[in-house]
Amino acid sequence: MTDRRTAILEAAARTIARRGVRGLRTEELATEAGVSTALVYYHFKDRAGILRHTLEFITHRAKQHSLAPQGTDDPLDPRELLAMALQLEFQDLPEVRENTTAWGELRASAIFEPDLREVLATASAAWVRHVAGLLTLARPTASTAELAASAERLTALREGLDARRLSGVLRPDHARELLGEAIEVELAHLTAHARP
Amino acid sequence: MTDRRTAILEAAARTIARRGVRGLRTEELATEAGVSTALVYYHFKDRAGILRHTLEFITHRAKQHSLAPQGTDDPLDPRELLAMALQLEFQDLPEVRENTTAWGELRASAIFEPDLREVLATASAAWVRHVAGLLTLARPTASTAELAASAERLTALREGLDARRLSGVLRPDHARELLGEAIEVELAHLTAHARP
DNA sequence: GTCTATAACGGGATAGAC
DNA sequence: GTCTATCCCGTTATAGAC
Repeated sequence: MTDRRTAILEAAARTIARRGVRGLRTEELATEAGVSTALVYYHFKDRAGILRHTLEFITHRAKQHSLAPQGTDDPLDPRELLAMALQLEFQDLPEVRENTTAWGELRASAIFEPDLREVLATASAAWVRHVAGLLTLARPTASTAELAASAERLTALREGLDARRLSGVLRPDHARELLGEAIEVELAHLTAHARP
Repeated sequence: MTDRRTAILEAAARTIARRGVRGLRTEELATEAGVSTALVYYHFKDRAGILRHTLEFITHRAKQHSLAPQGTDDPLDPRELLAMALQLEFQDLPEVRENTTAWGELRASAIFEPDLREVLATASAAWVRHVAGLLTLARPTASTAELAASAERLTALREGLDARRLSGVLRPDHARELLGEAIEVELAHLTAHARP
């Protein structure tokens, strides 16, 4: 909220979450941010620049949310930490929901816009490591490779469930339930494959 | 190839797979199909109509591929049937790859275009039932609810992996490997939860 | 059913002042 | 850094002939 540049990025995340990347209009974005379209181009050069910086912005914001989730005074056990990290989007915080929707949109856009791929790959790798770390707390005896594979499956599953939920294929509570079960299934798998 | 209408739909699937929904231009589509833009609008009314009918078209085409996969003379065991159904996109058939990419694009579009949701939901439900049927062959003693949940998780995971692979986050062979392991993990889970 | 030609418009991007 | 005003191009969609 301090500088205009940040206000534009916040507005971009909101607008992409509301209209999608295809529905993003520079003018609507500018109005939403309370600035002129010219200023948007001054800060971000062109449409591709807007998308790239917005992806960086929501990545940064998501990191803060997952490191300091709201409403957690008591220490949690590893399984709860994992569930919270993966089911973050079911919190009521608007920014969190925006992040989920915008992330899905920008990831889908990256298929046809190579500019976004690098940022996306870096952010994804960091996220998967984060989840692998939480899994390690829950299953310290599992092999590193199995922990990494479980983290990648849970991440991809979460994204797939988000996409299905947002497109109306899956009901929100059902998506959440399926993800919760998947965590249990993966934890059971890691127990069965503990390192000797 | 027989009628022009079908040629347009085939061209639409190809073009969406190549350029995405956002990159779909009526004129490029018409050229690809070897017809005029006016004819496209004559058959499908408007842009939304093109998208909706293309979604129906690839759904229909995918059904045929999964019911009669190529290169399968010998009977397969249930586990192999499952792997083939879920990893269909790793076949070399161009139409199959087109279907996967276009499906992801159209599902993502459905988040902001309610017109697509009904077709999408129907197709998804049929697909999940198909996978649940294959799982039943492999684990006849598992409960119906657990079989359905596994089918939904594997479907969402496959779509999530596809999205990550297509956006360059995951290498193709790695995506395939993760899906193969997931099948094993779910089968083990269903064994552990067999109906008494 | 299918074409050619074109209307109509949305929206990305910039010039230039302050 | 920020605005107002505007250009101009690409794209959707249609009119009308065959």
